[in-house]
Amino acid sequence: MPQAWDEHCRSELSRTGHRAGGARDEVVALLSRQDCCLSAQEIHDRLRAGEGRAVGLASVYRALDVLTQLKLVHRVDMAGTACYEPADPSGEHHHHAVCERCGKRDPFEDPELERLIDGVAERLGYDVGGHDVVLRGSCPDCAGVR
Amino acid sequence: MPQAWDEHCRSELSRTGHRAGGARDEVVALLSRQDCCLSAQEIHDRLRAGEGRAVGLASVYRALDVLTQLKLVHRVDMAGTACYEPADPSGEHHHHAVCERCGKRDPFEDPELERLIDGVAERLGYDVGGHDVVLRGSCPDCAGVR
DNA sequence: ATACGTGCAAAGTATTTGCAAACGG
DNA sequence: CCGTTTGCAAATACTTTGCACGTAT
Repeated sequence: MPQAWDEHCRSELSRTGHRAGGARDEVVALLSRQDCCLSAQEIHDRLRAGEGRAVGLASVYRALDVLTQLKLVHRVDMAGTACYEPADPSGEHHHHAVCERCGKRDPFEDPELERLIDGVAERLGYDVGGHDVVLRGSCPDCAGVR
Repeated sequence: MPQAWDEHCRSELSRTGHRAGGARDEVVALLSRQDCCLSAQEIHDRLRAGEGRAVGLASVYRALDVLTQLKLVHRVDMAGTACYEPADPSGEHHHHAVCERCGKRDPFEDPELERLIDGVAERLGYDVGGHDVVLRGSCPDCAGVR
């Protein structure tokens, strides 16, 4: 039920005293339909292209900022651009493989990986709020080509 | 023997037809003395501050670019800025925990983590050239404060 | 000599901020 | 009404590029 997220999102927003009905909602709506992460520019472009109402790029950034602070979306830094995706309230999450040739991004998950990372965090004495794992290389399609 | 890296670096550079004696060497020298990653700006500042000869910022970027392509240094993307560090020729490498409060970066390593990630890469069918793991949170010092 | 390397300044991206107008509660 | 949110444009941060000059080979 990926439908749950935008619900959760809106209720958290109103609970924390944010208003509804504007650019931010468009961003939430678009993200909730997404399976993997999008950059601010991509969000802006898609909204403008018809998947919702056109919204100023600055507002996209502002919305993402608020959502990130509330831990409703998760920010991933990749090669000069930040990408954002819904953060599952249950704590479930995935990581990314990025094709350096065609730019494709594929999500993956691995429970054991999560477990290990938690162990590392504890070992370091860090109070870890989140973590990212990024694999860089060639996707199956591009690996064949070269 | 962390001293080995800059040797390796210089020999690789000359082997691939690059000249010695300029800004790039200063960057290599500085990096070889480093235990964890530095941003281009940090490298530039430190060289200017006396840890070596002052070098143009653009040259730092160009040097890092060449070194990255030769896989002599490893680039890590964190919150809007790229950081670079020596890449151990043996393939050994570490990852990073970043304190979101004070900006401190701590390296860590975990062989089992590496093993797991290799497994994931294979499962995805990706030809993975590299990967990063970043833990975000509060370091032991900052975690106490707040 | 002759490429390659370097420094500086200008050009590019990615992201943030200032401000007046629009709007929800 | 009033404070939040928005859009635009200007500002900022980081990185890349163009060009004239220097220098290792």
